[in-house]
Amino acid sequence: MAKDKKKVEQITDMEVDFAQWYTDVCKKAELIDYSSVKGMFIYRPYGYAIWENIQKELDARFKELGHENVYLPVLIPESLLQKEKDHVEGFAPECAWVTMGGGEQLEERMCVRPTSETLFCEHYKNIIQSYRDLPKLYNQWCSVLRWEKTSRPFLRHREFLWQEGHTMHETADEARAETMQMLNVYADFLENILAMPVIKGRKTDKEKFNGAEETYTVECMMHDRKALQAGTSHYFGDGFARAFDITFTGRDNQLHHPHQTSWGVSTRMIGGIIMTHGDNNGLVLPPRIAPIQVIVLPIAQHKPGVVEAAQELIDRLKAIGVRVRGDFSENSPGWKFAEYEMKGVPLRIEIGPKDIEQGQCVAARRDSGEKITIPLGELEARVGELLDAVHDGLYAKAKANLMSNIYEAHSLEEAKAIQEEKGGFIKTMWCGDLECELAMKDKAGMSSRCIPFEQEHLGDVCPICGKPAKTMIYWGVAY
RNA sequence: CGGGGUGUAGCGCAGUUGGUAGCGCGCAUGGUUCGGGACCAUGAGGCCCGGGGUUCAAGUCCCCGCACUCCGACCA
Repeated sequence: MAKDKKKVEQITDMEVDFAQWYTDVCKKAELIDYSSVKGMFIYRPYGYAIWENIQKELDARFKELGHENVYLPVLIPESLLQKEKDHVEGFAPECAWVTMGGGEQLEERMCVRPTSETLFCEHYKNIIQSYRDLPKLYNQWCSVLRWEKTSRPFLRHREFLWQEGHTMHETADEARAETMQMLNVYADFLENILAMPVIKGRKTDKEKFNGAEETYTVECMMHDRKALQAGTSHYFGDGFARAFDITFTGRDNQLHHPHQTSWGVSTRMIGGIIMTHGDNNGLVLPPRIAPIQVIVLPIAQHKPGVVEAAQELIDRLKAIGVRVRGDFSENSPGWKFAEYEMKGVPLRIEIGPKDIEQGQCVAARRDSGEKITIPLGELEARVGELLDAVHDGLYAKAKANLMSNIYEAHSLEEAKAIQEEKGGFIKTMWCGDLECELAMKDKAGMSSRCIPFEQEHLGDVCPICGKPAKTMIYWGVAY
């Protein structure tokens, strides 16, 4: 049966086993391989290329806003990590320690960085003296290490790649503005480049970053209706600055503590892309970060003129900056169709003897499967349009998945029932107490995702304890 | 850290009452093919996860490890 033949057999259907589907896609699309160390993965060229494109896009946005890249050490002395109490409490359980060097025991053990706030603070203490030295807008691209108990490709590594922005500001207002600005950069990037719609909001005290005053988040919804935090932005106030004794002389000739932010996204985003856009034929990549945007496949390539015609398409698309590749291997066309679908290439262009006769080629969209005949003269314009159309199509589909899986509940029991039946985000009112948050986790298996910026009034009382409600909050099962 | 599952060729797996290993895919070479994972022929490829037992004999039975994986717990 044609429908069955179309399936990529190596990939488990997501309806059958979502976790297995996810792992299959990671492996069969050649994004990643397992290494001999648990939780540490090999990024294969195709997977790493996605990260490089993410980096390129984000890095340009960061720099446009005045941020500069730096690189700090991978090791943190224990005494330095200890300086901020909440911070060390949060990270100590998942630190890996270096205790030996050159065959000798170190006098002080050192932590492989799980995040770099402490190192940035140590450095900022040295270089900030005056308000004229502010703001400091630094960013670092690096890997960090957290000794997670369980791991999954992209979603939870012991070592993962990320960027961490760390900024210092003269005033609290300026730091708060930076926190929000960077959250918006992430939201804009996710929606316009990765075609992933987001819910923006604030984390509860329980869920916020260790040592932060406020943590903001962009939350996405995956195909299995679980939540993925795709990026965070923190406002630190002057807590770290006080702990690390960072001061500057202000315009009033008095000593002040600067106000700080940090913000980050990681390779976890790639997991988000897979689980937002992927389907049972494999990966589906948003065109704006796809390492290969267009794959050109010759049909009956031994026939005269086919290879040349295909090569001409490649050259013309390359000339307008499209990331295009051809596959002239001896594999059958059917094999190639399946292969590039599995790898999520947004647009396929076929050209064979029949097309050449008629002065056309055939494009196939990865998101919808739709086939479009393109007159050769209109190639450049039509490919550009189609790539945008794939982006829009992916975004619309993801947005529909998000919006149709947000439910309203007015009691813990109702929230639990909805979670069990449907999943997704469940919005309720909330009194703001930790006890109610813990009860939701304990009884309904959900954590708070965020207090969304776009608030609605669903009632006057907290559905968990019955006390007056302060805010509307989203709950969900998260990765 | 608790519970389940799996470790045999690069990948996916089979291997009966114990008798020294096989299939499919992939790979290599040659040929025929080419609009949805083509076909024929020939060939290469093995520390059966590791360590102990039992036995004339262990991929297979018994202990003890280790790794991966899924579900929890934990966790930006």
